[in-house]
Amino acid sequence: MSESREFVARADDADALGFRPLYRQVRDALIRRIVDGVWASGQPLPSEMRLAAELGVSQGTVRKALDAMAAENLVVRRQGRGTFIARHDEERIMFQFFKLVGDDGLRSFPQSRVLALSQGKANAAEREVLKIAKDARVIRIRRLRSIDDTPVIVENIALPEALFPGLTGMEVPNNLYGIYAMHFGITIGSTHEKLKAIAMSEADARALGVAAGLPALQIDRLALSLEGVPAESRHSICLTDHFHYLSELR
Amino acid sequence: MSESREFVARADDADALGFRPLYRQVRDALIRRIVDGVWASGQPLPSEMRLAAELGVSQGTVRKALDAMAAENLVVRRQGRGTFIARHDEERIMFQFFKLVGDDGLRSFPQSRVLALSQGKANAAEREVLKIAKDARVIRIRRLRSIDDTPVIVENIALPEALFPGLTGMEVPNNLYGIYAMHFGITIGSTHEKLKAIAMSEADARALGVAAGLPALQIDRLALSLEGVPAESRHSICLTDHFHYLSELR
DNA sequence: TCCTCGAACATTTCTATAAGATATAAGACA
DNA sequence: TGTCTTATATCTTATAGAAATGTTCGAGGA
Repeated sequence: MSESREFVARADDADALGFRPLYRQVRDALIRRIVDGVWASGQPLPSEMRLAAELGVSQGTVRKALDAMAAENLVVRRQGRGTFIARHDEERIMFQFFKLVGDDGLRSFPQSRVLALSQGKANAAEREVLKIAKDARVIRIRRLRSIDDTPVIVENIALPEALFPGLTGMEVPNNLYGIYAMHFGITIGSTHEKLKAIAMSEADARALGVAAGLPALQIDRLALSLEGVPAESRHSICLTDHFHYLSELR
Repeated sequence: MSESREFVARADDADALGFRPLYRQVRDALIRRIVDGVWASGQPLPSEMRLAAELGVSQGTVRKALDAMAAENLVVRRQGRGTFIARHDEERIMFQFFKLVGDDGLRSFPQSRVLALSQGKANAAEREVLKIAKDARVIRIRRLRSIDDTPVIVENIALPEALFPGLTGMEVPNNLYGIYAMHFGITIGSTHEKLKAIAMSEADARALGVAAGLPALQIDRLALSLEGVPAESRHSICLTDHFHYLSELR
């Protein structure tokens, strides 16, 4: 315990502006390391003891920080094994962020086909929701998603170009959040979605192969990175004849 | 600390079948007391110290149990004040379970008008979702909900009659979950909802004063009591022209 | 006498730390 | 090959001090 105790010093600095407890500073420091890519996705963190010695705090404080991170689905803890960076693989995405479930209760992750991929200056709505500057540029993806070869969702995605340089040159995979984390160091930590029932437009109906004017579920999603920066805006039109959006509250 | 330590004994009993940590036993015991109505809604619990002495465990163990309950929105903790039973008042319901938000971002809790109130034998669908016996009876409520005197939701509610004896003789208030807790000792702890976009039926359209066939958001909610018993089934049809359903995930 | 303000105190939750218990995996050994 | 030991990880419980909040009580002025 004769280490530097960098956090206590920081706490004193922050004391004037607003005190933050030690375990929370530890949590923020660890999150920063994750963001910086110090540890790869799915790999184990150093043990509580090692982190405690390295940061100059007690094991219990590290433990409290890790518990908080586990509650945020950032890490996974297993007794006797270790603490692991949560992976953004398909299965996790499916349960955490993909809420469309078949009426039979089965979840199927849809396949995707890119309809259009472009980039340009952000329009007013995109600037507003992504909180980017007036002359900033965005990448736009329009794609069709199918379950069992039946088109179910057509979605328009807008990304700040500054955060995803070179994305347009890559092949767009089915699970976008995976490459956000892998290639661009952006881990999606939370989303909020606005749902509405609308009558389908001509263009969306044509893409989905159904008649215009039919009822559809419109989902406007904004995805935030771990640091709370808007990273993706997604506008989805979903057919809910054989699927529903599942929302569990407690 | 010379108390009875009833929990350790129980732990030993449960050891053969499946061990549960001490703080979790404390949590379950406290939840049982809440369910049994030992403490009224909104009132303070005994202090950590007092509970610890009473239950024969350390303060830290009580603390961990209370923390878990706070994470479940069961109690509210305030430093220097105490720990309080979470209240099922309008404000709390609005934020925890009512997810319909105006497009301007403002939340308005709707007023309600009962259209029909009846009781009878549960049909197959009601038995299925509420998990009640073949000859069990249900109470049915159909009501219209308005925001700023504009009809927005028409909903059909089904309740197991066994859980809510005498409800039909009472006046149905705007906030149902309040009287579930107050008069029948049933606290809603969690809900799960299935959302779909549908074309409105004749009857629902007439109730809402709009044209049949328009798109509407259909919400099928099942509400569970703290013990996980299905307590209410609610089928809502919502107009989402000026409102949206807000879903926040992390 | 009545009212206001403030300091001291009691009570409560929050934070930090430490030690023993439990779970897991890998290597030693018969 | 199978079992036991050992090392290492998280999990559980315990304890002490810090911070926040409410109350009591007395001094001082109108």
